[in-house]
Amino acid sequence: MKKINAKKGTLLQQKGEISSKVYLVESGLLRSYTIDEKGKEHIYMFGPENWLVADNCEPNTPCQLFIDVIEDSIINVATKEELLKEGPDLNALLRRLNTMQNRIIMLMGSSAKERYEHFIKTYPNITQRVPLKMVASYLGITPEALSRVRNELSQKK
Amino acid sequence: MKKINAKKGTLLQQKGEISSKVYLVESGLLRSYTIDEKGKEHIYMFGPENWLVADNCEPNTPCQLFIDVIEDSIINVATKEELLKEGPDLNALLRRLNTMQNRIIMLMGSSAKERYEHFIKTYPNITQRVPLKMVASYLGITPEALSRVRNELSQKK
DNA sequence: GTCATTTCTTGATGTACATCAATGCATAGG
DNA sequence: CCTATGCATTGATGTACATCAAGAAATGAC
Repeated sequence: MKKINAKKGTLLQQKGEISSKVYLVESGLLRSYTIDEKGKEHIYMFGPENWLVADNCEPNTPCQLFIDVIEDSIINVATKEELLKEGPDLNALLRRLNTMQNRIIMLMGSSAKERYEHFIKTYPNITQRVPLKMVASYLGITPEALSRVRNELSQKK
Repeated sequence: MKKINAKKGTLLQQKGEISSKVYLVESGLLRSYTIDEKGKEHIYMFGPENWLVADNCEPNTPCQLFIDVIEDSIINVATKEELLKEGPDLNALLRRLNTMQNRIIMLMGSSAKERYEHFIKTYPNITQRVPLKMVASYLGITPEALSRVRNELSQKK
């Protein structure tokens, strides 16, 4: 477990690399994302304070995710092997499964507006810290669509 | 850990219940799913032989998923507490995270056709065992859309 | 075997969101 | 200070998929 200081813009991990690194964020903000065949970015996860960011790829297979630094951050870097040895935090694992389950249910059943409303409720502070286009990418819609959704919502009040 | 025999059609768990049960499928086929406010079903997961089916809800909070039996099945039922005590299978947990990661990436980036192609590659035998509308529900599209996709694909050959 | 129910398919129409393009605003760098 | 670059907004148009409706085929109940 090594503590590092990473500047905004640093790329920590590339799609296609073989890596079993995990990043435990002490302060700052990371993001993990893919780029599909059409060149479009899809943000898989934001990693704010106390969040653990990693690619859940199989051991010794190429990663699917890029991980980079959105705000200057202090990060603890470890490997999965290390974490497994010292007995991983089961509750954290279960919480993570829960988060992902929610995300899947959300992606399958909800409109752009519903997704955005859910997002600002769940991650109110992140909305302020990243450009709107990243929120859109996380929600699986375009920045234009998100802009219009926000318009609609603010009119309503 | 209790072994039970469940008939096709049995509802094992309801949305809204408090339950920490997990179902380890020995033979047969389960499914977990939600029903959204518009009354639409969304299949979250199929549970064939050797698969573990459970709602990843927080302890003591209401479940989000229904779980029912698609084929007559033999199932081992346990609670999460039991499993945690006897030391859970970490590799299985990680594999599960990987599966869910793939699912999310898939839902965010792919067209109906791409999802279906990925599905038949990943779960070739399940395609034969469940009605098409359930596959559609798993993929997050309508049965009509899936029917048309299949048409297209078979024409191509 | 007959009837009822569910499943699948096909067509017509609707709609949410994507794409493309233009403009206005910031912010950062020299 | 001025210019370049990235970000957000707005409008016009396109498209993938949903919805609605009807008929055919398969499955199950008795």
